[in-house]
Amino acid sequence: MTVSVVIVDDHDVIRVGVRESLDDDISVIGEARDVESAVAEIRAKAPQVVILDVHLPGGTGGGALDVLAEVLHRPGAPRVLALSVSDAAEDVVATVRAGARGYVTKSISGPDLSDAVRRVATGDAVFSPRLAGFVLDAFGAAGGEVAAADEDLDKLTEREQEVMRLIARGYTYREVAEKLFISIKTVETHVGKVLHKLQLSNRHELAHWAAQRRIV
Amino acid sequence: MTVSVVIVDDHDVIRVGVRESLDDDISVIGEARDVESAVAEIRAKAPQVVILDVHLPGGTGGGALDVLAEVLHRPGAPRVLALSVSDAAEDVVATVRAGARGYVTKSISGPDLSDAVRRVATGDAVFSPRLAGFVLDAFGAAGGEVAAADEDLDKLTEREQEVMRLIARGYTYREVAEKLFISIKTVETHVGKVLHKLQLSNRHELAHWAAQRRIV
DNA sequence: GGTCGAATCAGGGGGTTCCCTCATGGTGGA
DNA sequence: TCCACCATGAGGGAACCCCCTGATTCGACC
Repeated sequence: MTVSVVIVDDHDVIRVGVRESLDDDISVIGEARDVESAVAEIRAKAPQVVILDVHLPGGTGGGALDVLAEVLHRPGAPRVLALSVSDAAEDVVATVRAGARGYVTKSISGPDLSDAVRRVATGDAVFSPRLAGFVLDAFGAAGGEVAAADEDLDKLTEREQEVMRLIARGYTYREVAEKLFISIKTVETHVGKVLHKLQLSNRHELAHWAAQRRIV
Repeated sequence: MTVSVVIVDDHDVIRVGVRESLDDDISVIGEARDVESAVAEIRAKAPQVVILDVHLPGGTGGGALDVLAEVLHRPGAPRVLALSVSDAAEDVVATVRAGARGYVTKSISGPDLSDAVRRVATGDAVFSPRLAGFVLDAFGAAGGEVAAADEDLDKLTEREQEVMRLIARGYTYREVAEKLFISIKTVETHVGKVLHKLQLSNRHELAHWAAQRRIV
């Protein structure tokens, strides 16, 4: 049985590499290099599997996550295999949360990639060995740090996130206040709430927290 | 005129992508996926150009730099075109310092990559537009931020470096003082000297400075 | 229509950070 | 020997950070 796929990656070189690496029983019926054309291409071609670059630029939610949001929540949705240079826990968990059925890094070999596509097409979940741990941690009983990453961020209101980002970049309260056209006291209030919600004790820990999650 | 190249990248997919993206007048005469086989392959095949992944794992100097060190300093050395997902200034400058004649990111198109290979083969230096600035900064008259990295660190005495590391990690003056068994005032003095010597204005910039140089 | 959360702002207090000057003792080179 | 540099430390001040209480406005929700 031939599996139909659409490849989404902004790098020409990598799209070519993936296309040429796939076995003959996998048919590439479309390609896209940005969020908009990916969504259009996937809807038009209705592939069984989408091979999706996690670090796709553009969109409002980080690229790949936008594509997943647009494409998955409708009947006949394809299975999505995420492809990434990164094996950072945050990326993996965020992508899987968004609905990806597999996550492999670009260090995968051609035959293994073809195998992963076939297995995702039949409904399996496919993860590189060292990534499986992250996923299990994130969805396991204990939850773990990684799983809490997105939920922690969700606890913050939009304004709090905005302030948090600036503080994490090292701006003083005064500078944040000037940037956002609010008073210093308001900035203090927001920062206080952020620190409390994230259970951090000062702005340095906040900067570290944000850096780990690639928020800054 | 046909240009001979060796492709060095630990990712199968990317090697395939590069190979398939290159024009017919560029002949891939060898490939390698780690430092040792890259050095051996380049010496054996003597290509005109080596396409080298900057983030090659293994070796003692960061992978790609080891390959450059081994290969360049002998007669008949090939021209090296660095290929990277990263456009971070540190990576670019370190690679160029080590002798690469070009640096392009993986977002390059197939035709542009072929063109870059041909130009490097003829002796040109090839840099993506936004990378050229880094290189010029680093080698220009003023020296530039990047080039000054190690020299800046050398300006600090051992004690100052010790204090600087702890401050960059977010310890308060009090905590640093307790850790080093000195008074807070001494810590203040050291920090003040560090900030002055590095021409930084506060501990946040110091943390950022240290993080960029992977000191912390 | 009352309640609740989000966003805004104020006052005040205690600790921290950064800068300035100044001082002492040790070490190592000219 | 003397000077330069380093490590140590003190005093004081201005600004900044963090926390506390308390307040108003506005929109959403039941």
